[in-house]
Amino acid sequence: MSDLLGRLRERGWRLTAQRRVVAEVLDGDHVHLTADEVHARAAERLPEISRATVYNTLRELVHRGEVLEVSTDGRAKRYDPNARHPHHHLLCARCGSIRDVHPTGDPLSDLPASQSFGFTVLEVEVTYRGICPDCAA
Amino acid sequence: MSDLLGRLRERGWRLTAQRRVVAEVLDGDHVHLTADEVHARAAERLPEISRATVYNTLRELVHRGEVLEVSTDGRAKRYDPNARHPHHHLLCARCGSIRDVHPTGDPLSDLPASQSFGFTVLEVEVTYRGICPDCAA
DNA sequence: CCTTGCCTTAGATCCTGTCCAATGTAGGGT
DNA sequence: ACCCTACATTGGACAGGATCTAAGGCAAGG
Repeated sequence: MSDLLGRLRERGWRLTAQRRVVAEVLDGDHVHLTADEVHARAAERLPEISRATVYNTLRELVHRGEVLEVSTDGRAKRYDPNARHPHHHLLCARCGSIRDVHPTGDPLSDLPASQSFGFTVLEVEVTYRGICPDCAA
Repeated sequence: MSDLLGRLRERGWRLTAQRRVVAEVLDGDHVHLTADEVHARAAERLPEISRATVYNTLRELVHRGEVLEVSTDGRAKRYDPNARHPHHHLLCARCGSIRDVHPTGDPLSDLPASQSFGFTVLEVEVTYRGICPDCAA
């Protein structure tokens, strides 16, 4: 994620104050924030920034493969700045918090061709679900 | 899923016309319907049935382990009547349709203890994403 | 420094899903 | 066979997340 801005500018991304702030927020603590959390942190530095812009920017970043969107069972989606290194997620079923994990094995090769049903398979996502230490207490 | 009603009655589930219809819809084609699709099909047989009841009933069935709830990236959740046999899902990134798949390998054992971060890990879900034949055409 | 086309904005709107208070009813008890 | 009562159902309001819209703003190439 570092030098995200440089990479984007090279690809003709128009650089605005709002986009810079959103990128900086994501580049900060590598936690998995919801869109509204990103908005809140961005608004600390740029109070006028609108929710719509944050949503737009996040959508852009996801499309460009710079950020990963993680759905958490009907809760707000979370955004993972660590899109450049493949990994999976461990999700707390109670509070929705997320950790990155790196399981062994390759689930993509675990899907026999006979099971593809004509789909063009693009990716696998492995989600471990459990209770985090905070919620267990 | 067959004889769902029998199993539920044994466990003291009050049997109403509405619940019977919802169970019948799920027991019909083994596709993965959204709550509103279940409601639409149920309403063909029992026109007065309300959305709230369908949601309530689905929630109950999920709690009792008779039906699996599958989140599809921010779209409406889908309900999988095939909860009794463990399996994973292949999801069309375009239209949201789902197929059941049975990959080889055991992803639960692929998570080293060092990666648990103190979580009590309860389950794994593997989601293959791709484009279904219909959407590819 | 001007122009143009992309960005941003606030607020309306949409979609899913839940909540509520009022009404209905399954099924055990008699 | 009938009555009770606890549990279900209803529809409409509501809430959260996300998208859309039309108007105005501004980056950056010329």
